[in-house]
Amino acid sequence: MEHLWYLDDVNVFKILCPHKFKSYKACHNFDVFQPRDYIYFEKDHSCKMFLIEKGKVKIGYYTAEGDEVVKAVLRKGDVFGEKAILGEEERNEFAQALLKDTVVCSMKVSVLHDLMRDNKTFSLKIYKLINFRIRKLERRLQLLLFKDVRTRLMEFLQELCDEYGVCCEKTGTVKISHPYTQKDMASLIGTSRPTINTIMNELRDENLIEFNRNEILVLKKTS
Amino acid sequence: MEHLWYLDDVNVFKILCPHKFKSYKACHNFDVFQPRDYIYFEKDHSCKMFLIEKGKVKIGYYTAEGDEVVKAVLRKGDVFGEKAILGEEERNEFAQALLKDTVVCSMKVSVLHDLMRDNKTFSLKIYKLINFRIRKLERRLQLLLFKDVRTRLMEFLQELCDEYGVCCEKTGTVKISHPYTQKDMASLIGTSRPTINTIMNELRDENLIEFNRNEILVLKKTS
DNA sequence: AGGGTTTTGTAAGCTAGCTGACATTTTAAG
DNA sequence: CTTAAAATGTCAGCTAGCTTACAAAACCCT
Repeated sequence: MEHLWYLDDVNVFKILCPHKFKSYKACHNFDVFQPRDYIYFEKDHSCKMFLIEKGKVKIGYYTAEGDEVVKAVLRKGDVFGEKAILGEEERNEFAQALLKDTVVCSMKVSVLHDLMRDNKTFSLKIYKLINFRIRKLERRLQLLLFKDVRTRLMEFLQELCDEYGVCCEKTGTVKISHPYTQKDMASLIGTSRPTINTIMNELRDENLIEFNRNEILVLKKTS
Repeated sequence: MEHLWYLDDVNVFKILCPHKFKSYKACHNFDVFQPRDYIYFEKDHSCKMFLIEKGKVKIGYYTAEGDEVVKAVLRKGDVFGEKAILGEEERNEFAQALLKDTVVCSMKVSVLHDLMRDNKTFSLKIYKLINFRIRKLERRLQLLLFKDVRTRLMEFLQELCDEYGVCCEKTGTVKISHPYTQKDMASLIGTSRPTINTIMNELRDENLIEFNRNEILVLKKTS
């Protein structure tokens, strides 16, 4: 499957960086959250977009049965709540801080719309960001439609490599420090928790990966 | 599950209608296609958005194994290729005319960007259209993650009702004239063709629906 | 009008992956 | 340091839905 990650095209933080972009001051207000604080919740009015300065933020929602489903865990430089720009009325997900002193910068949609009108480059960045999200959704959908659990897990690990991976020159392995539990992974790729566990241990037995609670070491390129 | 269809918010055709919107003339060029003609193909450069004036257009892609997968079949008033606006470089799907003399209006991305900058109402409509597509994707994903095939099929029928349904006042039934084969439905909801067939016939036995090749009659509200 | 093609109907057999249950290990909280 | 809670590991049993295969029907096309 084609490579998905054009992060340079999508790094809104870079272009919003105050050193490079003066108008940024207009939306330069930061909020600090503590673990378990909700930054927004389902049904909240969608009036802002957020940028993470520090810490971690979990995006998710609750099923009718009350189970939490994780959509993503984001870090410094990541943007969330961007659907507000697209005229979304209310949130259909929550955003929750995970780490102590998680700092996010919030930007009002009205301000962003003005910025976008005045700055072609900026608006294109925003467009690309949204296109990126759509591609990610379409990709997940295709995996779910056509691939078995093992393949989906391996694709997911590949994504983790691209997002969180640190390549070790010496050994040629990639170390992933990620924030997901096996339960999270299970719901992200659409399977049950025991199945994830079994396959993870299979991959370990096959010397493809090594892992503990917080880290995965990818020993060989899987694709 | 919540109701998804805010078509009024999303009907770009209305706002692009020449009677209401003078600048529309700028992009008022129509093309006529015949069945099996491709309007665009995977890997084509994404430089236009399209609006269907007449006929039907199939959106789909091919798997690595060469099988065709239908993403949607669209009709008069529907928009496609809108990812071009979001800075997509090349198509990851094809668009193919299905009916004789299918007429589509094409609009260059550059023109659309200009229109969007000059006209706040228009740009919001475009944003809402894109938000709508994202919601649809997210919804499909959630169904695929958590619901069994029967539920997914019933949700799909509900969508067809909203999109293609004509309500008969006398009998209280809804008639759906749709363009999908059972094979198409199968790939849309992520199952096999025989399974769709079996469940469709079960629903018929339960007097919930009536159907033939081209039409589905929904006898009772299923949700 | 007839022969080929596509779509629909149906069934047997199999298996990937779910469910539920429990044990073990790790982390968090007082 | 202790205890509770969360995350991981493992397994037996089951079943939804897939695969394959074939037959019937409906729809071309010339």
